[in-house]
Amino acid sequence: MADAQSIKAFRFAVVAIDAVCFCIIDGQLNVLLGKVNVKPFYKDRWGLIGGIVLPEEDADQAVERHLHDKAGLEGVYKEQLYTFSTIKRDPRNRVISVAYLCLTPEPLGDRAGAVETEWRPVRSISDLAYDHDEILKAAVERLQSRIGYTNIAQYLLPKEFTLTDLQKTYEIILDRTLDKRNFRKKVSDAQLVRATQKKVRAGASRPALLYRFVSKQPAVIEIL
Amino acid sequence: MADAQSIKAFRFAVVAIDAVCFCIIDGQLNVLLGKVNVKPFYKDRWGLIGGIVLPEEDADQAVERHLHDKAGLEGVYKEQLYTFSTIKRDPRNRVISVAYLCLTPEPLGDRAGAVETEWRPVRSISDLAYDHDEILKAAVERLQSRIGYTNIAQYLLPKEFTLTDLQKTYEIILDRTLDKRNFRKKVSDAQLVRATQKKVRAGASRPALLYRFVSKQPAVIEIL
DNA sequence: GCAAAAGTGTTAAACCTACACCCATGT
DNA sequence: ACATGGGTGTAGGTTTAACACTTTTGC
Repeated sequence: MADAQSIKAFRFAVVAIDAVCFCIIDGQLNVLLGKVNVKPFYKDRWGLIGGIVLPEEDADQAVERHLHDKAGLEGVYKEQLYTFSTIKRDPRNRVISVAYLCLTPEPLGDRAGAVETEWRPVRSISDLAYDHDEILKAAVERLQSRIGYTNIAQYLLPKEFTLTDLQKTYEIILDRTLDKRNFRKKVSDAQLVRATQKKVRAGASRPALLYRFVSKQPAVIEIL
Repeated sequence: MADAQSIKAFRFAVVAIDAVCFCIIDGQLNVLLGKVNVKPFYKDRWGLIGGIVLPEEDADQAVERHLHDKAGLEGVYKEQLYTFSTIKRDPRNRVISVAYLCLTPEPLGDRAGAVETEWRPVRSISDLAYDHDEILKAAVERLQSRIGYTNIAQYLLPKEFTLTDLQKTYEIILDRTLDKRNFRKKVSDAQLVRATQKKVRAGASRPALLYRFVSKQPAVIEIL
């Protein structure tokens, strides 16, 4: 480590965060985007929600603040994804960005924030600003991987949900269909969820039992 | 993102890297440590090898440079582990550190560098400087996890090795014994390695075939 | 009574685990 | 000939994947 006197020379970079915030809307995996207007470089492009880390906060707190201020989102699940540090990733300044994978059950607050935001289906997205296509790809892969051995699907669902809802969540994220009986067996064996007493009627069909996740904390459990 | 004029106020942090560099020595998982002397805070403590990221390099390159300059190590395998950003993790300055998991087959160069370094068995280590105990713990867990579904064990072994060498590597990292026949079956099914024509004699016993990894690139393959 | 989604078991194949002996060499 | 580590197969249990019908409700 360098001397205190010379340390200023090493403060050449801005540290930022970028949040890849997912939500399932109308049976599709959506991601929250914000308008990017950076004069000579990006005109009216879309990009991830992100921003600078401040002296009085760590990266996790910066994610919460930016999601709140820019998109009106609060209390989302978040986990660190990867840190992107290539030199020219921001054409104006050296910006090192800690990317986060975020999940929310409801696309709330997308107009309460300070930035023009929009939820967009992941599979329709390309040409994001900066290196955000790459960050998004990494986030999708991470989500697909982690849903198989953790209980993070809960952060995409309401507190109570049917097993069909849960299965659809898995199918949307993994982009393939799953067998209903095998899925229920695995979920049951893993003790991922427990049934409530409540049932929900949806149109002209047999009511479904509502379930809740057993653990509210992120946990590692073999599921699929 | 902020205006170019105000950007300097956001350059309050130093971005650094910390390398958790593993090597198997005498049947034990060892990690490379360096002496830390930071006047009022750390007297003669051990810590991970690390240092500042410079304007003309990204984090990966910074890892290579610091391992080379401080410990004389070159060409090690590295993968990003996690970014540590808590405010007081360095008592002197705000330092945000991108931690890396590094692997090397040989404990070379530990005296060619600019810092006093030492390879130390992981299970004997505690009380490292900064938050390096936490970083080391995360690295061990990541290594244990990744060795089960990738081919990264190759970066801890010489180019040619016996299946017994390979199995010992797994056992040391996982800290448990494995069944010889089952291990060989899995390694063979996964097409992780291929036999050479060479055999190696080691004392008074049957010579063992030498193997090489099939792919030199990091790859995801189910193994254990 | 019919349309719509919920819920439930079985079977065959694949996989995993535990386990013991013969082989090739050096001394 | 014996000590040393190298190399190999099988059987039982477990897990996975594929598969179809009955139940409960609204209309």
